[in-house]
Amino acid sequence: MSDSSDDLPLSRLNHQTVVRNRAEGVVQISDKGKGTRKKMRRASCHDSGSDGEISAMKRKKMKSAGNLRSGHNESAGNKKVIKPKELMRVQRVEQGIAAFEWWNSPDPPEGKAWQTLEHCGMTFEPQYKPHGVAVLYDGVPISLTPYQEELATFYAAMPEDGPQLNVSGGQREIFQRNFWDDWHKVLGKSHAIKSFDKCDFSDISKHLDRLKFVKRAASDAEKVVARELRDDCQLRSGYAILDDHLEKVGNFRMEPPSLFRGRGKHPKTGVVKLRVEPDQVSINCGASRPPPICLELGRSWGEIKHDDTVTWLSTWHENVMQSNKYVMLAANSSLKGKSDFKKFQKAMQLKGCIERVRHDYHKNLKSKDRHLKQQATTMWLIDTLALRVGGEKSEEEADTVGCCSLRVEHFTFHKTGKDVDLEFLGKDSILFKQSIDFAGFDEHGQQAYDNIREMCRSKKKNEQVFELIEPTSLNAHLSSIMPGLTAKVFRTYNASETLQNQLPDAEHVIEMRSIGDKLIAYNEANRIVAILCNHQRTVSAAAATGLEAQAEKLEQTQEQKIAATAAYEAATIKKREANKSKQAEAHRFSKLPDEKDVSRRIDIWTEKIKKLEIDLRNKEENKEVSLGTSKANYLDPRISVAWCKRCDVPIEKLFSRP
DNA sequence: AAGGGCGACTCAGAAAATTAGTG
DNA sequence: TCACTAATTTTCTGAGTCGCCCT
Repeated sequence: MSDSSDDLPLSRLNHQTVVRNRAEGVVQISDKGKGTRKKMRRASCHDSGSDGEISAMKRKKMKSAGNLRSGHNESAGNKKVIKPKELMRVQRVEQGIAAFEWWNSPDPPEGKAWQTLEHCGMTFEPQYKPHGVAVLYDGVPISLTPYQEELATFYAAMPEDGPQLNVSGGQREIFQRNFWDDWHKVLGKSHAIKSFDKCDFSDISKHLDRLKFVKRAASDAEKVVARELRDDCQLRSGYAILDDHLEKVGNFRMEPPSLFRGRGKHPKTGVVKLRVEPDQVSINCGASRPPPICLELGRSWGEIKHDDTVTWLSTWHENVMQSNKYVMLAANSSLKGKSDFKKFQKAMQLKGCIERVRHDYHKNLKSKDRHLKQQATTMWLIDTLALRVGGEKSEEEADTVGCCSLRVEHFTFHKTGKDVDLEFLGKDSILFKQSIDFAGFDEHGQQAYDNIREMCRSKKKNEQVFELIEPTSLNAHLSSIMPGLTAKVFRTYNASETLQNQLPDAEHVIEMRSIGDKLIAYNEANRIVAILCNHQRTVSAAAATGLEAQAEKLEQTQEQKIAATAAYEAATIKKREANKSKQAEAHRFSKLPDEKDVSRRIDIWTEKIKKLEIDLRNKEENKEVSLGTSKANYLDPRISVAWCKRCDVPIEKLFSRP
């Protein structure tokens, strides 16, 4: 922290505070950053929900920005100076934003989301510029109008080995048919191109690959320019002023036109998602503030509204799913932070009455009333397996299910034993596949099993198991037990509760030597939660080969250790021999491999191997599990922060950035 | 007056971008 | 130290949930 910049008082203040906190490992306050920040220190071992702990929950996100870089400033090479300065602009603003303590600021009046709101609307991509590369039809190049070419280019950009085209099960055909339907309309009836099968887009694909290559090969100077342009855009349009403080906007760039990439077997995948113009966008801003200026030359916004009961800044209608899309504040904004906090408060409230809730559905598992019995059984599944509630879906969407929409075909009962296979596609068409030992969960599992078995009997494969239960009625019932309780709260509650239970005790963790070992312990708990929530990721080809490479490296290291061990033995022998003749010719053996040296090297190998083994095991276990989702959405940060404090782990090791 | 539909919000994994690690 | 790669973080936008309004 030796640089002495004098032009940025705000960013410097934060910078120092943050760096200092890092250095001390514990949250401490530097004299300069004082003010009300002291509350942050209070977040502590018990999990009560005081304001001080929200601050901790927020603070974990204030990682040291602007690390490094200061060194460059001192050497006076003119090009080198510009880069760090320019890069800092966005960071400077965001540190300023981070200094705002939203957890100490008053809430807006009941029913209102804000009192004043001012922002810059959205930004738009430039209109399509034709490249002139032809599509081959039956081997013959066909010239296209710019719009026809634009659509062809969308298709050419779809990777052959990507999830849209390289999937068995008919997705590829749906994608191509939907694209062709739309493209064909644009080409017109009398167009030379009459069938999709004879089209060859590969010249355009190659052209796109070339562009990508050029982009990747850009010089440092070119990259700096690109970065500056992006920063300019971010600074011009990426922030809003909500109730008189600055907030980061999440997605202020209009989605570019493309082909709809529905997940799984989506009936609309491949449909053209149209370009959206400024006049199709509605703006929501405070009436007392100037509305945003549309920066597109000669264009204007479709509508300007002043609705202070909602949080969106801009909205537009999307043509493929006929849904509304919104521009909202970023995930780390005060608005989202407060809402996140409420979510975890609700989960903690559920913790307080979970006995009562469980007793309610346990009792009803045996009810004579069919509706009550089904309701209780769905509740058992939601609470035990962390299933989503599963609302009804239209024909225009992929066929995925949740608890209420489970069908007979998703269960497989075996003649022997109590295990049941449950297999279905859930949200995002992610496979849920588990063999479930109902009785193994709790004393009511057996009853749940009997119920499901009975509810499946005399039904067709494609019929719903819980045909009487709908999310609305289930939620209404839950709300009658605890105000505001809905099915999704159980996922939050069970995830956070699981984390709490899985995190090893502080006494145990504190003995671990390295932070790395402690982090592994945390990730272990995180993984169990991710598995509970069925958060998956597909193993990319690159990840798979990376894993192989690492296994190989481990093997190599082991061999090296063996070699080192041999050398050690050799050295010992030599030394012994040397000692014998030492008196006579001591000086000649001065360069003999030192026994201690070799022994130290063996220790290093051993360490290395141990680290590699842990690394590899960790990666192998994590390759199909996505830890990020649960960490970002389900784990109460107060639990993580408290654990970090008890175990002497710096919180920024767990949470990144702003 | 209830239930269906839709508006608004959270949650989700893939892909792109950035940063860290390594030889 | 530099260039390449691997790991991590951010961005992107599709897919859910849920409350409320309207018929």
